[in-house]
This record gives sequence, structure tokens and C-alpha cells, in this order.
Amino acid sequence: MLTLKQIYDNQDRVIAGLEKKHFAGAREAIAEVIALDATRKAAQQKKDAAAAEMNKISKSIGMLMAQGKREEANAAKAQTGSLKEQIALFDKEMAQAEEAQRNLLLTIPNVPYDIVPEGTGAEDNLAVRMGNWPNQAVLDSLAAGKPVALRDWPTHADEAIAAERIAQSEKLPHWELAKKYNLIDFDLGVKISGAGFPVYIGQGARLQRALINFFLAEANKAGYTEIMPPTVVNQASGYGTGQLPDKEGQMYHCEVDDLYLIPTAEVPVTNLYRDEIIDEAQLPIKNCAYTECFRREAGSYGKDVRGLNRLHEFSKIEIVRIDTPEHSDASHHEMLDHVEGLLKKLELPYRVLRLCGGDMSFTAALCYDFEVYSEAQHRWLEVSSTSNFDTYQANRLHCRYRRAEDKKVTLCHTLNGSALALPRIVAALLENNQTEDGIRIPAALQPYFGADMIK
RNA sequence: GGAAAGAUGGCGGAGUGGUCGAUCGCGGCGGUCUUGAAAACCGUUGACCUUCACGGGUCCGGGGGUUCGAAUCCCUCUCUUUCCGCCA
Repeated sequence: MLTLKQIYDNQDRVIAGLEKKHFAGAREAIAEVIALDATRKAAQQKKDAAAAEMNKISKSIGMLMAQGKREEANAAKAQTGSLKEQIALFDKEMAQAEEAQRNLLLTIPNVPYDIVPEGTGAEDNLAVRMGNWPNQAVLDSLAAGKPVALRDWPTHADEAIAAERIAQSEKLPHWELAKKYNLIDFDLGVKISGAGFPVYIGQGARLQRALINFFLAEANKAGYTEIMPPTVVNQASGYGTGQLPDKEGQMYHCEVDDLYLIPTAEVPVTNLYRDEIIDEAQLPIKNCAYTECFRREAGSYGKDVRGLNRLHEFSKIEIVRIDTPEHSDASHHEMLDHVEGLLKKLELPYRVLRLCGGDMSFTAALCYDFEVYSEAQHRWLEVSSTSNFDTYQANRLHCRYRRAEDKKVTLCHTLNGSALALPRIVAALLENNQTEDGIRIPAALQPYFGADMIK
């Protein structure tokens, strides 16, 4: 959530930012936050004054008792009744204003950075980089330093490239390839769990393990500490990273013990630092974790959920950083380079999008999505979302650091990104690398997979 | 699942109704000494809210209660540890 300081220091910018995110009623909401703060302060000042008076009297009673002046002590006691009532009254006023303010702040999204493009949806996202894909019009524009809005993306060029690379007649979507090579059994998953829980078999299972090991090894090389957290978390952790209360219905909930299955490793790995004050010398903290991720995906349907496109359980390697405000942007770029490096090594066609205000998540200040092109589905699939949350998440988490310079306690910045989520990577690998002889495994992955082809 | 004990500042650990936000040790920071470091010695060292400031208020796992006054007493919840049971 936003800090009051952010709001007071830069009211107009905050409102403009919220409007960029298409948050309705931004101006009114901010005015309300400030009004509630004034109410709270007034109540607190009255309460504090009454409490100070009460403390004084109580202390004097203590001293009178010690001196054996019982009657004077009793006289002092008589004064306390109305003070007590006042304190209770002001305290209630204060607590109410505070709670109302907090509830309101929880509904206000993060303020996007200046470089976030204007826009309402996917069409307005800006492609800022791409690779392994000879879509010349886009490449030329990017080379000239001009990002391409998705609404201007030359889709026909993508299809032409895909058609050229694999003869149309042979091109199979990954769900058919999975069957052809006996890699994944979706029906068995339905039998033992339900739709969206695939069973990986043989070479399919080995490919999963190879990717997990590859992604973890690359993260380790880049200086991330490997964490293996619990995949089930308590309510406080859900609130800490913002999945609760907003996305209550999207998480699997074990009601008997009131625990939640994690939708991403971001939740446990970031909550490691909940209620902590970190020494600046420790920053940036760079952690990575492989976990299974669980998402109910209520309301999804159609081609979006076909095959591996959208699952209830999937594997993901997440990178998480805790950093200073001064360095968080540099950290973000390092993360983006890392993710891009993975896609280069996997030889997958990719593009990097800077999300527009309307398409960003509630909590992000700046977010880049990575998409890979699926040559059989003729569409781009999101495989990573790499965001800087500024202080928004840290404020909720109470994650702070002690500045080396002046020992002041200040909110950290938090960042995270997928590096990477497996299912759509697998989908693209299978579809894009299909040949007459089998499915080609990219060179970087071969040591982990132990073969150069799936046959 | 049964029984018992416990939860205090970065850590360890005192404190059972009245100047206790909390003795002390470790750690951290500053200094003396030293060419430098270590050791020793001296000093200092929580967070949050509020105030231009002085100051004031809150916090001893969470919530509630008793009392003029609660870290300390009562209720309740959560968690941890130990023993028994079960068990990969």
C-alpha cells in the first residue's frame, strides 16, 4: 500500500499516477485518505493529552501510597474516572479513523513510474526488445530506439515466419506432440486430480526436471541464493505480499488449518523479510526458488486453457530481490537481462513488453512481461512478469532497512520475476522445435536433459 | 491425538502490581591506547505515532478484562519447546 508520506509529498503526481492505472475516483480517494488522517491526528492528540494527565496522576498516587498518605491518594483516584472515559472515547475515535484509512489504502493501487506507457489494455503495451525472431519491421523499429505498441504489431509477419520454419501440414500444437511422444497425459491428470493438473511422463517428466535444474543453475550463476520454501503459507503471508484480501478466491485454501497453497514462490520468499529491519550492507538480497505454484484460475475457459496454456498446478523458478530505493532500478534491469538471457539460451523467439498503466498488476510500479512465440498456436505466450514494486509491497510487509549513512530506518524496495515458468516454455519448445525426426533440445539444455532430441 | 512448560529489545537472558521501555551479558556504533589490528578500558545503542520545537503517547506473542496504575493478575486465541502416542 502507498505510504502517507508519498501521498502528502506528491499529491498531484499520485493522483495522476492512479489515473494512469485507470483507478476510478483517484482524486476523491486521496482526499478521503487525507481527511481520515486529519481525524485520526486530532483524536490522537486529544487522547495523548488525556493519557498524559492520567499517567501523571497514577504516578502521584503511587508515590503518595509509598509515603503512606492514603487519603490524598484516594482523593487523586477520584479524579481519574472522567479521564478514563475520555481516553476510551478518543481511543475509539482514533482506531476507527485508522482502520477506515487502512481499508481505503488497501483498495488503492501502486503508482506507476513515469516511463510506464498510457493505455487501458494489452493493445497499448510497448514491445521494447525482441530476439530469436526475424520480424524485420519490428526489429528495425527497435533498432531505431522506437518501441512498438502491440496494436501496431505486424502479426502477419509472425505467421509468415512460422509457416516458413515448419511446413504447415506438419505443425502440431503441443498437446498433440505431448500425445505423439507420450510426454504428458492430461486425461490421467483429470482422473486423479482434475482438469489443469497434467501428468508428465518419461521424457516429459525429464524435460521438466531439466528445465528446473537449468533455471536454478543459471540463477545461481547470476548470484541468487537458492531457497526451498514451504509451498503452504499462513494468512499473514498472504496479506504480506497482497494476495489477500484481493485474490482470496484465486488461491487454494486448506480450511481445516487455515493455510493457503502458494500461487507463486514470491509469497514465501518475500515474506521471509516481513517485519524485518535489514542492514544496508546486506542489500541487495537476491534469492531464487523453485516451487510448484497453485492457482484456481476461476473463470478461465476456451483456448486459453488448452494443453499447457493455463494450469492449476505448474512449476516455476522465481527470482526475488530486496533492495534500496537508489539501486532498485539497476536491480530491475539486471533481472530483465537475466530473464532475457534464459530465453536466448533456449533459442526461443521472445519479445519484452513494457506494460501500460491499465494492464499492470495492482501492486507494480513498473512491469515487463516476456512472451515467447508459439509457432503452432500462432500466438505469443506470457512466460515471465518481472516487476518493481517500489515501496508498495514493503510497506505492507513492514520490510525496512537501516541506512549505513545515517542509521535511519527506511522502507525497502521489493522486486520479483519469473525465471521462468515452465509450462508455456515447454509448449513453445515442443511446437517450435518439432522436426521429422523428433523434437530438438536446445544446446544449453542438453546437459540437463541428457539427450539432444525427444524421439 | 494426550500431558507439561514457555513466548521480553539484533541475540542470550533478568524482571511477579507503582519513576520498568524495561537490570545484565553478547553483538553494533563512537572513543582512549596502538604504526595498524586485537585485547583492555570509557561512552553509546529499540520501533512506531504525534509536535516547528520542547515534549507527549503507544508497544514486553495477538485480542479482551481487573486496577488510579499491568511485562507482572485473570480470560481467550496463536505459536514454540519437551515428554508420550503416531509416522515418511
